[in-house]
Amino acid sequence: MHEKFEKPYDPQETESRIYQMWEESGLFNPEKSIEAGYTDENAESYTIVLPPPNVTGVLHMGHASMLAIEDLLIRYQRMQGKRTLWIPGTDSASIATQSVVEKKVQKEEKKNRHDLGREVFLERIADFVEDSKNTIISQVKAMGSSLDWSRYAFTMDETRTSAVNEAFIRMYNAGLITRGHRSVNWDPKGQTTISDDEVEYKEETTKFYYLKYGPFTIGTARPETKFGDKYVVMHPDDERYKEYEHGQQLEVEWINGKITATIIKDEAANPEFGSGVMTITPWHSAIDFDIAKKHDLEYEQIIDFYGKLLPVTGEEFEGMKIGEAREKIIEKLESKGLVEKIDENYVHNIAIGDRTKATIEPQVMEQWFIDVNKKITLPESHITGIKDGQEVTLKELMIAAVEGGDVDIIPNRFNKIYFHWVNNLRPWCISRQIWYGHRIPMWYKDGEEKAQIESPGDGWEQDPDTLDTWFSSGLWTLSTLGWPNKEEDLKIYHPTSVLETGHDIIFFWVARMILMTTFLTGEVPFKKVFLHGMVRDAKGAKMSKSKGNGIDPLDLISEYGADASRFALLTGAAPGNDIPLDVQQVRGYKKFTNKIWNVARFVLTHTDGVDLSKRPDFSEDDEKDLEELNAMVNEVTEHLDTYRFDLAADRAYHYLWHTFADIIIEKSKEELEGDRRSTVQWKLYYILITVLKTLHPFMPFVTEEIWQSLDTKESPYLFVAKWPKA
RNA sequence: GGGCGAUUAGCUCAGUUGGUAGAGCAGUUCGUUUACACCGAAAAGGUCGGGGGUUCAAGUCCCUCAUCGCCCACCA
Repeated sequence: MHEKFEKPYDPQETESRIYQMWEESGLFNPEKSIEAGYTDENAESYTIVLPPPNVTGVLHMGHASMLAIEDLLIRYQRMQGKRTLWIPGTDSASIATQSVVEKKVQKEEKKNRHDLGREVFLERIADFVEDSKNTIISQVKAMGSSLDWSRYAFTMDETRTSAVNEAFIRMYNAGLITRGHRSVNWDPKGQTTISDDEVEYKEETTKFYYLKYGPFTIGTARPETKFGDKYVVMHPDDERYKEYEHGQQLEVEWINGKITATIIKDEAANPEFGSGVMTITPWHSAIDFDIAKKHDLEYEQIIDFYGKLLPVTGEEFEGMKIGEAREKIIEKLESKGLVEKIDENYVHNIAIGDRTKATIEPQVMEQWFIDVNKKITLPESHITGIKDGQEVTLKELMIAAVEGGDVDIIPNRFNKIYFHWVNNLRPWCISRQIWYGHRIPMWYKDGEEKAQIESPGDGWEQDPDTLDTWFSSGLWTLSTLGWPNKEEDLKIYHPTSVLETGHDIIFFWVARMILMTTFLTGEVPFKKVFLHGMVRDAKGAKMSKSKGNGIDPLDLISEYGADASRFALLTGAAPGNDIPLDVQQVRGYKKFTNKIWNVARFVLTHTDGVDLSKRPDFSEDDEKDLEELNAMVNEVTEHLDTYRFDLAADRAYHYLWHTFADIIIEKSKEELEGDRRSTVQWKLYYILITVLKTLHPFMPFVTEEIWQSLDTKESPYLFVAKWPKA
């Protein structure tokens, strides 16, 4: 008898040992698996790329849920005989990592990044990344993830960097990447631009001022920007102001004395709002900038990149911080009798940088953008509805990929959200003023510019900026497969089968991957997108570090085991729904792992020497038991094929406990004493094997550990065994 | 302001094409200590958020209201 079964199942003792065994087998690598004869060479491929966690981060519940789902899919498909590849990787998380290292250097060496210089600072970051990457990797392994580590990718490694450069240059040559002066989101704390999607909005109550501007009344919550307001805008059809003509000039008393204001008639002014008149600050407002562009108006910068007022505001205000200036300006305007009314409780949204939480200041800057509306020719298309050589825009490609069904988003309701986002997409600002990231492969000399990786020669200077981290992330399905070089891998594994990720990054990532990949290859990056929800605590609140309500997945694993933790996450994982996680549940599933353990113990102690190759004659009752088993396998299979992991898990759970253990095994106790002994032995053993296989993708460790104790088995490892056929 | 989701047993959730409700956990009672006390059995628990409609029949379809949550949107 196997002594280990005399004690309750101990995940602590088992899991790392089993994982090591798996890794040493090398069979997470599909080529090795083919070599060893577990996978058919011509088998259909099944690929998932792991959404790369932050290389310097630690595993959180969101990761745990993602890993549980993806490993479930991968193990299931591997057992189905597919040529299965799951690619691991980590993300450099440029801004986040840079600021962590910057703080560290500041604390330890009392220096900032400029003191060190770009090159030295980047070395510090590289060292830091190297030191900390093993933490996240070992935590990913602790979940039981059957990733092909031989293909480990890091967003900043050589292969990925060359993919980024290649993509940039191709897009530049196609005229999709252009440089221009536009209104961008400036993060004064991070000292960089950020894209529209990286801006969050927070409700804030502030004062709202009604100011006299010549004969008009204008409203503003930001008087500090009003120095530059030389244009007064009203709707062309507004009867109240029909005496004024477009372009008419009038002199008005303003903050620092008289200025000349120009009347602009534009539909952007809403007659229903306030007085129907507004002044504009093109440099510090994207909408105002659009109006200024449309009418070819002048604009100037009022606030600098640190949030202080520039000399143009006059000696009195120069150098003041926004908050202070606001008060002072209002005092001054009040003394001049130009303040009509102050609304104390004005609720509006302020823009916040999602990383730094700093208030975003729109600025006009020269940056690199991806033009999503420019027509380009797609030489070769595998996208439904787009022909080879057709002229399309990136927007059209992104719509076609989903509309034509080449990319299927689960759950379906996210299609609408996706289309809405794509249709309203503005040029994507991709340049960042931070050091850690992929440096833009653009070179300048005497007003000339060249897009290439190496310096074109003496006197050429490379663009100092780096690329938005989502630019490289957008290439992830391609770059992890070695694009543009490894043609063989790309042919076999691309497009990938499923992209499994949180619905919170559908725009950041999912959409960007579709954009990049369709342009660069004429293929979609993945056939299906499975969106999981946010992991929530027992009260339904979003888990986050700042709220302190997070459950550390590592604590869960060490207390209840990875199997139980995975199972709890999977039973709640209905597509798109948030995943509630209650520790009580995890405890319950730990009991379940022990139940499996004891079922195995019972079966193994009573079936010594059973020979599976000779199928005995069954009674009607036996046949019914096997039919029930088949029905369970069928249902689990179907649920897995339709991404209903919650139902699949539930079904398998219930079968093992309440059918196999409670009914079949209980019934067998008498039979094992009588003349039906060998028949029943065969049945028990067969059911055990089938159940182990069925449960393996959900609970890989305990099932594999039991498998290792079987005397008769079709393969040395359960994870490469064949999925049961009903 | 626009859009989307949720509302079912004390708690967390299932309920796929409409046929008068299910699971886990918690709780109650009893039993079992030779697979498993990380056990078994039984009972209990819901006018399926409110209201209206379609239908022989609605948790399931339609309308409406309410509450909660999420996403998008720079009315200055």
